[in-house]
Amino acid sequence: MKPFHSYQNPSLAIDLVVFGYQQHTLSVLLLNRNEAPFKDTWTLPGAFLQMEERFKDTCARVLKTKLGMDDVYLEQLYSFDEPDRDPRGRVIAVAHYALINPKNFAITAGSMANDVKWFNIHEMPALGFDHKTIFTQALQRLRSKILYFPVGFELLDDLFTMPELHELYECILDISIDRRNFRRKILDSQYIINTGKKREGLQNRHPDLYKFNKKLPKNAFQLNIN
Amino acid sequence: MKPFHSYQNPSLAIDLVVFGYQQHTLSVLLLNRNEAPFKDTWTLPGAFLQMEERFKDTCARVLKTKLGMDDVYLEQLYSFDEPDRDPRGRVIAVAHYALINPKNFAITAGSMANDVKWFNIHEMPALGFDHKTIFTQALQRLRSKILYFPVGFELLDDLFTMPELHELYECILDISIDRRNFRRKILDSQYIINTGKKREGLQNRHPDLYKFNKKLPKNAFQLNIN
DNA sequence: ATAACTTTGTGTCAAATCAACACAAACAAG
DNA sequence: CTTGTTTGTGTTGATTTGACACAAAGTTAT
Repeated sequence: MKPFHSYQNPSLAIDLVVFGYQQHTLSVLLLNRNEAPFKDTWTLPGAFLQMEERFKDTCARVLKTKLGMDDVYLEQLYSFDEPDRDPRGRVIAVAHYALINPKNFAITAGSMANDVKWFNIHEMPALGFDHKTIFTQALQRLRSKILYFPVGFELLDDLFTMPELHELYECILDISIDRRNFRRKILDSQYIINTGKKREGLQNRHPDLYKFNKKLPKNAFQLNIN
Repeated sequence: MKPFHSYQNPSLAIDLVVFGYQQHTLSVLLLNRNEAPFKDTWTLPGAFLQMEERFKDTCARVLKTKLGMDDVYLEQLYSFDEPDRDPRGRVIAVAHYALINPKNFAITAGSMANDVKWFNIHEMPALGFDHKTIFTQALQRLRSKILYFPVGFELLDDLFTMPELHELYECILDISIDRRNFRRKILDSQYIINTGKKREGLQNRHPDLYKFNKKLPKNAFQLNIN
């Protein structure tokens, strides 16, 4: 397919904010550019949209070829249109954010070139283009979405414990939440199911293992923050 | 500015879901196309993005030239990328929605060609392209946004009464809300200010006139629906 | 006038929810 | 088997909510 009319179109790119959670830290994946513009500067991964691609295809292509990731939670964030956001010319960016589970995190963390790196969201370097804005907006979106939709599970293993989920929420929202009230809210929402199993390990009391409830109950979930 | 790389880009358009409120009805503005594709079919207003334009510029251009409207509340909705959403070729649409106040509503309702028409959201005709999807998503967004952000005021005059605001909410959300509990919620939120004036008219008791509080209080506003 | 009716503003109260906390059970280490 | 830590469960007072009653301010009819 070709564009059917004659005047010039802006270029179309997608940019990706890839979130991962490990070591009690929420992190974002950045690339260090090896060419101008913004050579030797950290930026969000991205690519130009190919003519036959849908946004998710482009995202998947970036995640697969540049980062070696498969099967990732993806959501469209916002489209950015500042005329000078790219010094090379007019580029519209349709930003998405991705949530990856620890399995993918481990893969990338191991086999990673030194121009690809996870950054703690509290220790971000300066970013090229308008990627700081995009990152900030993605974080905001994640924070507000997690309050009413069970999107956090995408960042955990299939089986997880209540303390793990609790800490994930505290980490993403950057606040402390009462452990017991949190538990009650989550359980009432029926978003998770107790598998009966326990996590064995080096800890003290072995916590129950839960899994995400795939048939979403309509029990509204609203986590209130003070 | 020109696109700096060589491969073909999809065309970029914006589509607009223009909401208006009058006669106790939430309506959307539609255009009847006079050329193929979708000739003689109702569609959302829209235009192709010009090289120097930002999204809001294109929106303003459509609102001004096609509809004669100025100074409208605008928000980006979502970007639509189905490869065959336009039979002429690949077109990415960055959809926005607009909320217009009764002043603009009156202007357009008067001087309107017969290929431009307001439709009650409950009596929508079949729409061309993927505009049904876009409209549905815009309505959803408006409905969820109004629950926690004072966006409804954009659809009313500068001065409005509590019953008017109440009915607007009932109309947008398509539910009935207890008049007195609604009042309490709104007043607690401090989103509106009592001007001391009263609405004179044909009614019974003259209701107080309120205005929108421009310096938004951080008093969280959360209207709960049952 | 004044009585009857409509609409708007204000207040009440039981039920549900929430925030803060106590306590017991399960496990490890000494 | 005692001490310390973590996890699961329950309690309680305060706040918020949902469902109302009632009074005040108008209009219309008699």
